[in-house]
Amino acid sequence: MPRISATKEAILAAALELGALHGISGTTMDEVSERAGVAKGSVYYNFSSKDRLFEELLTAGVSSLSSALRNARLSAPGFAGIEAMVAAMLALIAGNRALAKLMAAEIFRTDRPWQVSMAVLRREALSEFEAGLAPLVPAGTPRGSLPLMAAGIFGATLMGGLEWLLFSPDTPAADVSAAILFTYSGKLDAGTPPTA
Amino acid sequence: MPRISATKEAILAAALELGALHGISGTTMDEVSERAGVAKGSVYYNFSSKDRLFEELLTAGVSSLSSALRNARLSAPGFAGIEAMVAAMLALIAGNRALAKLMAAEIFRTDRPWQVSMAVLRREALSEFEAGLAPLVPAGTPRGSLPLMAAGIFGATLMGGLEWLLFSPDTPAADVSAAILFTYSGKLDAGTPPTA
DNA sequence: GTCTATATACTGATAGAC
DNA sequence: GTCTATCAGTATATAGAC
Repeated sequence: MPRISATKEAILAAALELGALHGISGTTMDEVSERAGVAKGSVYYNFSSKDRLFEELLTAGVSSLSSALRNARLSAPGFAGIEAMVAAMLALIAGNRALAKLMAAEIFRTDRPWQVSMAVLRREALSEFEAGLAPLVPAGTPRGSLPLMAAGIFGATLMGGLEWLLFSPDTPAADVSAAILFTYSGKLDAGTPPTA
Repeated sequence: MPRISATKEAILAAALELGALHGISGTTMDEVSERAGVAKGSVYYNFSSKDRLFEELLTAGVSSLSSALRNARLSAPGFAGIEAMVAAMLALIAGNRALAKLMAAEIFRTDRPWQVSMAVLRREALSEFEAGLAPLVPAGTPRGSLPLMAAGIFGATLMGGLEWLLFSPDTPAADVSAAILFTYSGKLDAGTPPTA
């Protein structure tokens, strides 16, 4: 027996798809109810407001991202852990591209009703990258650099993953992962071009 | 004498600030007119619709990003060109954080009235990174990898830049640039941790 | 070219039958 | 727990004076 009702699940699924398509503000509760196949009254019976509905969606998404990143990080030591995190995040994006698009559009909003909970979860996800990076940077690295590097790798994976799904969905997942990770190999900065 | 009127400029500035704050759908034309200090009728005299107003804003933004990236790329050969592009993009983000936030939220929307023009400009910006990367990757690199790497570096710079401005604005720009670029040095993947 | 005033449609949310 | 019907507020956009 599911922890949440079938109705609630249908509403969440509809809100997710529409939110990814039109943005949250651009999605109406009428559309959500229609797509979910229920009456609008039922939507408001299950979720007290539009804000609550999308907050539940977003926090659940970032939360599952965090735990996936954590599992990946703990699955391998050193840089292999970073590789695993990138691969895991790409898999998550591929497995739920609507959620990925929604999160990409919402992650930098600073005046939403759910701003605080999102910021906490965002930092939680980035912290996983920071934890993976911490043992890999030299001792003299400035204090504030780690969050920026973490954000960079997170952003690269997110943007690369969305580029993948939207513009070259036929590329194998492993190739995408390899392309992103290649940039971290140091081979781009080999002084003169490698053909020379 | 400015190419566009002072009124038009005030409207664009107001729309930019409010759009970055509440999102485009969340921004009303009443708010725009109030913040611009003009009547709503004047807004519609200068811009035929809300969509047109924000389209003008976004296309101008991505366009200036493209040319900044291009100039940076041509300013230095090899990997130094990539470094210059990252620095230039960070400077642009710092110089117009509202536009950066707006673009971050809109860049992956696929069903907007301005979808086509945005997609064209987006690809134009990414092409600059691709052009910079092309001489740096090995001969055997798969065809589709370059756009993914370009998207990765673009995403890293965007996400790192936004992280910077929102959560550690006191960090010097050079440090931010250095942090992002360090991840591409290959020093993260030095086998065992550098302290071993 | 800018204003005020208004038309028209839509939105989030609620009330109450079943 | 789900429905229909509806309210009250607000949005884009327009008309027409100045």
